[in-house]
Amino acid sequence: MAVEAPSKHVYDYDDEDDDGPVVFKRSNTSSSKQNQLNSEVKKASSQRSDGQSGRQASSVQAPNGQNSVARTNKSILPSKSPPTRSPILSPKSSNSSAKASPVRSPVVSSKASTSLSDQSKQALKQNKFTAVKEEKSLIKCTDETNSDDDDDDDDSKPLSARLKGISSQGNKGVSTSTPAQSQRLVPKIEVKGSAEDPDDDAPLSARFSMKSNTGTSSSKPYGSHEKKPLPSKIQQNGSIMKDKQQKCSVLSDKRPLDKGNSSDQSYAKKPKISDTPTTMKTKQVTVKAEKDDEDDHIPISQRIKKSVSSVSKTSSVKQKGTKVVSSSFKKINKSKKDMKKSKYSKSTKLSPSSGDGQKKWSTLVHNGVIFPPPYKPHGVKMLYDGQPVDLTPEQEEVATMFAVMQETDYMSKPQFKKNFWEDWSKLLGRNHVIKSLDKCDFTPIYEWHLQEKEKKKQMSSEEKKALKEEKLKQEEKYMWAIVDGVKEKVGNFRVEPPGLFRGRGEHPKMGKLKRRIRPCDITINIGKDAPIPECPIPGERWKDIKHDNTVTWLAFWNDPINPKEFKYVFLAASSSLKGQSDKEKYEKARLLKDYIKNIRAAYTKDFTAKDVTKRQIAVATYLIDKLALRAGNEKDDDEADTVGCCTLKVGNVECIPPNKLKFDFLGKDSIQYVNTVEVELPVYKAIGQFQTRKSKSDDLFDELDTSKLNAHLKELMPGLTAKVFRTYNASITLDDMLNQETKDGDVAEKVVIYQRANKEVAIICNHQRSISKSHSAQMSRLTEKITELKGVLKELKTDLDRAKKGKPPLKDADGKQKRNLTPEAIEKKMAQTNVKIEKMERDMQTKEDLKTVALGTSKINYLDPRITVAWCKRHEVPIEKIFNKSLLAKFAWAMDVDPDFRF
DNA sequence: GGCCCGACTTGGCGGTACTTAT
DNA sequence: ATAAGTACCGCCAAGTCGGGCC
Repeated sequence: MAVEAPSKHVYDYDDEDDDGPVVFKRSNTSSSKQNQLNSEVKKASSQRSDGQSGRQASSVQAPNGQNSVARTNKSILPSKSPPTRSPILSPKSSNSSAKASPVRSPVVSSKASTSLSDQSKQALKQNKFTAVKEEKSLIKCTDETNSDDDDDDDDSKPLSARLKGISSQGNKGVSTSTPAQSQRLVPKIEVKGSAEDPDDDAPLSARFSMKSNTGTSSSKPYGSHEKKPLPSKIQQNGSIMKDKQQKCSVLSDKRPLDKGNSSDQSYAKKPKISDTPTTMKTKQVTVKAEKDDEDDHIPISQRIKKSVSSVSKTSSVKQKGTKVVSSSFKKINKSKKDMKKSKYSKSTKLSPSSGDGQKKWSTLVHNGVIFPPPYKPHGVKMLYDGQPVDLTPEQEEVATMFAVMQETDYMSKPQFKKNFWEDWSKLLGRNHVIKSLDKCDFTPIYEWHLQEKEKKKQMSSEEKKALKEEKLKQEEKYMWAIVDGVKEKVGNFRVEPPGLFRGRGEHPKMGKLKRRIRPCDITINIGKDAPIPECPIPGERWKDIKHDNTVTWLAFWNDPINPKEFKYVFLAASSSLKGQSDKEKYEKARLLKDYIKNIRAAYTKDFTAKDVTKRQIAVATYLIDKLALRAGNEKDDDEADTVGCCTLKVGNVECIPPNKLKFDFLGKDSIQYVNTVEVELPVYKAIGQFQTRKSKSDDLFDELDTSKLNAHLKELMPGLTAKVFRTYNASITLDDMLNQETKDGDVAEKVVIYQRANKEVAIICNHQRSISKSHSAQMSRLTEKITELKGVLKELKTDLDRAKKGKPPLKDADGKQKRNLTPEAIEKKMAQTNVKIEKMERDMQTKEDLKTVALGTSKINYLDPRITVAWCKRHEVPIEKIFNKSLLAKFAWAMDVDPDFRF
């Protein structure tokens, strides 16, 4: 289709940011369109600026103090960066500048435009400030607003908010639990309808009450809050307890479930009642965003607490006119598609925008991929039955892959060894001396490996540097692509080297040989007019060359472990193509904010629907919304046995009277999810019903799968899918917590607030990490130090008492005479020591709290960076305290956000 | 409607570069 | 200067979701 809709926006890359020699300015094609998801969201121009001004020099120096964060101070950007300071860094200026449209901060402009090396520039490039303002038109949905406002606003609150006390009370029943953990979300929704609601068949719209907020933006917050007696809220929400310890320990015991084979269950999936879906569809349409325009723009959380938060400035946000929003979803492509499908009338609107069809780029130039070096045989002989064995280089290569893993726990996994043996023995051939893995002794090879490692470690820094440069030189040409005239970084241009497949969890294929990929395995995708990359391995050639501009990959090959899957080479996260889609993702999540209340009301009502499918959809949606569960696609038998919402087994959920549910299952990456939550009675009852007459290994939601679920969601909001809830709940929680909890204080304190919010989100999303090996050692070392300091304190106290009486201090442990200090000096010392102790204790607590929580994942994938950037601007926190270099690059598109931006 | 293919996002981990503490 | 500790980053596995086909 038309590539661009008339309204396109252009990114203005003007200037400087080039990363490189290449020049360029690009207008970005796909971006604009206005799409309106059904609501017409319009974005006016969005733009990103990519500027490069430095984000660097942060003007603020943080007082350090805080642990980790503080240290980041270093952030001073890469040295090379120009002295400019980014707007963000200097918040003050930024504020103003940001708003003003095209103004860019002076500093920035001053930047030298070009001389940085490409790389460095690239790195820096991000923030140029173009202030673009985007405006979004209000979402308008037609809605018939109902006045019933019954459902409290709580609905719109972030989960965290709903949980009641955010941080604190945890149930610490568990040894380690951190407060936050304890409070996992509890959903609260009031169930209004009785179970049998006659209304079932009525159009949703009619059924839900949409809150009418007509016009009352302000009132909402207040009122809503009030509606429920606090205590009740608490109860509802607060109940979740997550067994943290379990989590940790857990890893070990992975899934208890008996794995029933899904096969048996297949029968379970009965054809569903056809009418149901249909009906729903139609009905759904009506669920529209709750509109109250004005209010809607205000972040819910804000509305709620407006009065409360000190941050009040936010209130200004209200300015509807200024809404910052950004660009619309450019994703038009997708949306368009969606729209087509959807029966909404609205969809029609979209279509026009679809202008750019699927096209992702117009010109694409790159150099292909780089291959790992060929195998260099080391000649070290392994032993078989005690005797050295000769191996061909190919056999030795694979033997070495195995030998290297001697000390890992894969060695204790029979499946791993079995798979390895199957593949390796094939290489050895039938007549090889080596007949069994049991008699193999790989120690000599392992030792050789350790030596090599040691050698490498011992290299001087010059040598290391030289090596690094050499590598860089070789790779340089592969690192960049030129997309529509703009130089962009390529993500994974290195072809994966051969190795033994390491799956996560109990993967049936672990240990299999992942063979070497050669050029003839690789398909290249490149612009029609671009030169075809030269094949780096002499005498070989690419498998195929494509010129498909509807996709973003530069190359792909079939996964050697699972030939029906592919490995792609994409642009890096910092590329504008990725940035654009990232932004669209967050815009979609923000759109959900306008619909969430009705969606919640809808599923709440359906908890008691007569139709089983409908009830299952309702309950599943509830779990996805409240617990941030993943959709849960079906998996093959040759994959690890993990589940998501739709694939939960009966045995994964335990009903604990009167109304608690205990979840225990292995999710993505075989990470255990254990959580006990209090739910509304209808949910509790529904789950019980879904479990009856089934075995533990049967599907809990036997009528459901992700496509049905998503098809349903799509009717509630264009483009809505299960994963949008995760993004939405993560971001709204961050936005809410930041705005609620940020108090005056120094940068370090604010950073702590941020981390706390970040941690909350990580817990919601169940982002775990394994406890570091040195964790306990570190803790005991800290304890020891604290004890020592306390001893010092005690001694000082003695000295102080003596000093006050004019006596000299006692001798120290070594029997030496200490210096004679004045009481004031001693007191000062004591105070310092106390501060030190307190800090250490805090550090210890933080360390303990975070030992199983991974903060990075949510930052990278779930938290709208504009929330963070805007908060940093508002609170004068240098963005570098929160985002590292990669994130700054990845979120270049968010850097010019208005300080008043709220999710 | 189910299945499979295809494209793209999400996610934990391990190595390493960089900091901080001793 | 060295050890200890942390932050990053790359790797690549494992999800999600849409579309086309039958």
